[in-house]
Amino acid sequence: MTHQANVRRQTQSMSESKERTTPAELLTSKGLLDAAVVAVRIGKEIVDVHTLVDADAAIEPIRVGDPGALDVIRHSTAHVMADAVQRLFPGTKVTIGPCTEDGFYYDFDRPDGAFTDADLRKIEKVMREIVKANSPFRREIVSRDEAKERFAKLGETYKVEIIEGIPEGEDISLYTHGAKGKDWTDLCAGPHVPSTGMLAAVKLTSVAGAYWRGDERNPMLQRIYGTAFHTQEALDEHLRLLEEAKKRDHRKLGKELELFMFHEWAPAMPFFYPRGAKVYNKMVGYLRDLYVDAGYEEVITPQIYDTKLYKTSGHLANYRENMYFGIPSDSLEGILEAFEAFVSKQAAGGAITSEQRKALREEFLAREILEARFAGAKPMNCPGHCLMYASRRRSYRELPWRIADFGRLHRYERGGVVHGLARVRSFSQDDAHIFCMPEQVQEEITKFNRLLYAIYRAFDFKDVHIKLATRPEKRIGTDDMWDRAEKALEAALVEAGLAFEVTPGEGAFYGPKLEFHVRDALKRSWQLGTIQVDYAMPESFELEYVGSDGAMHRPVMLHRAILGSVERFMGVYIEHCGGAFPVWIAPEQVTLLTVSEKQEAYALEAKAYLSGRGIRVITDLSSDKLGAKIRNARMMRYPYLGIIGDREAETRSISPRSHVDGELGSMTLVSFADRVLAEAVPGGQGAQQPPKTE
RNA sequence: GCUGGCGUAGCUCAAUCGGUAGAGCACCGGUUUUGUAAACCGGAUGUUAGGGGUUCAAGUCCCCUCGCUAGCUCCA
Repeated sequence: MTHQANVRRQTQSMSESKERTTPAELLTSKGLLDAAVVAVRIGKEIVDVHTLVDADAAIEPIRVGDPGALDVIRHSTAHVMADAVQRLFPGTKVTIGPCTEDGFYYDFDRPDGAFTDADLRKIEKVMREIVKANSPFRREIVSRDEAKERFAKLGETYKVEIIEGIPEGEDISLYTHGAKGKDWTDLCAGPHVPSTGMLAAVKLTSVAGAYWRGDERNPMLQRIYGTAFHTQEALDEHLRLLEEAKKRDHRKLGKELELFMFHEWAPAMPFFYPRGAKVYNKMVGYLRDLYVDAGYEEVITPQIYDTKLYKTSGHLANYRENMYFGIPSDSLEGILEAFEAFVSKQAAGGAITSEQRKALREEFLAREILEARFAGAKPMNCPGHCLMYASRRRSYRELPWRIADFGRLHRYERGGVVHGLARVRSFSQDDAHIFCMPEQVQEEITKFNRLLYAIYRAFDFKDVHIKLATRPEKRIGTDDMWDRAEKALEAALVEAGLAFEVTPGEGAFYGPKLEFHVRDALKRSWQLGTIQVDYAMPESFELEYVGSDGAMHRPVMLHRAILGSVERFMGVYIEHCGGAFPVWIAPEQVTLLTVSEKQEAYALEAKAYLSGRGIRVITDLSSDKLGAKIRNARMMRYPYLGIIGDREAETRSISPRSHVDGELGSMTLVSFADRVLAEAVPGGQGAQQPPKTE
């Protein structure tokens, strides 16, 4: 989402001496101004036709349908919506209203609370009237004081706050549309379309709460989301895509295809049905195969640890809110007794208020229990792996030591953030930790990148976007460590010639990371893989190795995952392929459908043959008619259906129907099996095995 | 966690003003033996998420809890 601030942009840096005019006049003089011009481009900047610019500026008209035009249209639509809202709901204050990747929103402070869907329809109606009036957007530059005074008079306290935040020296521009007396003005950097009549296709989509300035300590505002396009057809197409996304929703497909379920007695913790478990295990199995050549060794580690572990690793200080703590049943009573003793000691016999008691409880939890008697379910594998590393003396000869772990992790996620398989409380990662010498870091990152791209290709994800997340405020380790770690990640990317974006402050508490985001078939972006350079945890666990010089050295630890959470990856992948898994990963590769019960014996024979060739095959021998069997099988999205009637039984053949290509005609069982097996490799038909990484 | 919305049969959804909880699919039994997206007949299916309240009467109105959901915040 591109949250474009609608204020605070300096219009143009230009010399005072030059003659100034508006793009509208410039275009008119060239005969280029027509009804389709929304704004103009000057260099990299987009300005509207009313903004004063240098008279000799090189301007390029942006017409309806050109790239960049939509943002202008949507932002203008947001103004019209805010106008409509204030007409319908007096007393509502405006805040900000930027455009987003596929629409716009505007946040309001409404004394009466949230808007309803019926309100949205009303607002749309008034918006259409404003559009119909086709009144021009007018721009004016005002002084800081005048702007403040005008908005203060209207009671628009948020706008006043925004003006106060605009740096000195920047223009403060206001935009007004509507007829005199019924006009509506907003503080805004623009640009805007010349006239409201250009806002042809508008739809308000949803309402939601949103905090002022995105801070949960601030008041909750009412946000209205909408979208706008230059034609009704484009809007309809957009709404169609949203419908398509709904159809592919992995939560819906998970239920329909019997892949997984949830139950309120284990909220946000998925149950995988046999079909889902097959897909899941195929994914993990594929990674295990690649690990052999990539030099990883799999380990199995405990689920629950003494809190001493998390104290050492820093999780207790930095990750406690996201952890589950269990109490061994033997300790239950003892803990309660200890708490009572603690309270009476602190209160020294006197009565205490419930406030004080609450504070004591917090202190008790933090100081006594967490360190001594609670057991924590692991939220990450890394601390356990450190214990394994430290279990004996290590030599530089065994580095890099790459240990993979598919162990289940538990993280307590706040109620509002869990979402299908994409955000759960119980999951596994394709997690591995690489313990290596500092001079091996860059090469390990490079190898990891190669492995990652090969795996994404196998799953048909082609569009990968890399982010380099740097040190957050809450962190462990020295600045020097962070400098080195951030540099190593960057160097590996530069060396590989991979483009990336830096996201400051987004790193993990123990190290900076690369995040790998992919786009799915519906153009949505998901974070999957990550690699993190960590100098801190080896320090905390005092990890060492004997170098070739005979002295002790500290290893570096790389945390890395390619699919990320296997659960989330499966959710993303389900939506990517629309539930129609390719042959290599489908729970069942072939379903044999008999035309009548007469072919049952041959169908079972064919099944045995295909099964013997290593194909996952099931049958539908029910008394349904063929049409019904096909319909059911299509809905289950099996890659291949094998029709078996009298003709096939007589010639010992099969009539396959591919999910992708439809009917294939009749062929022998042997050539059908050959075809299926040829396709049953990661990456699909004709795909090469991913290149080896070593 | 916060702000909205939602929760009725395994699934998708009805139920007018507060007045007997219903349909299709799936399921079960039977008939049918079928050639590329739904054969026919019959049957069973509910603590209307849970708890409390208002009322002669609650799926429907009110309160609480749980879950789901769109966002916000978070995402190590």
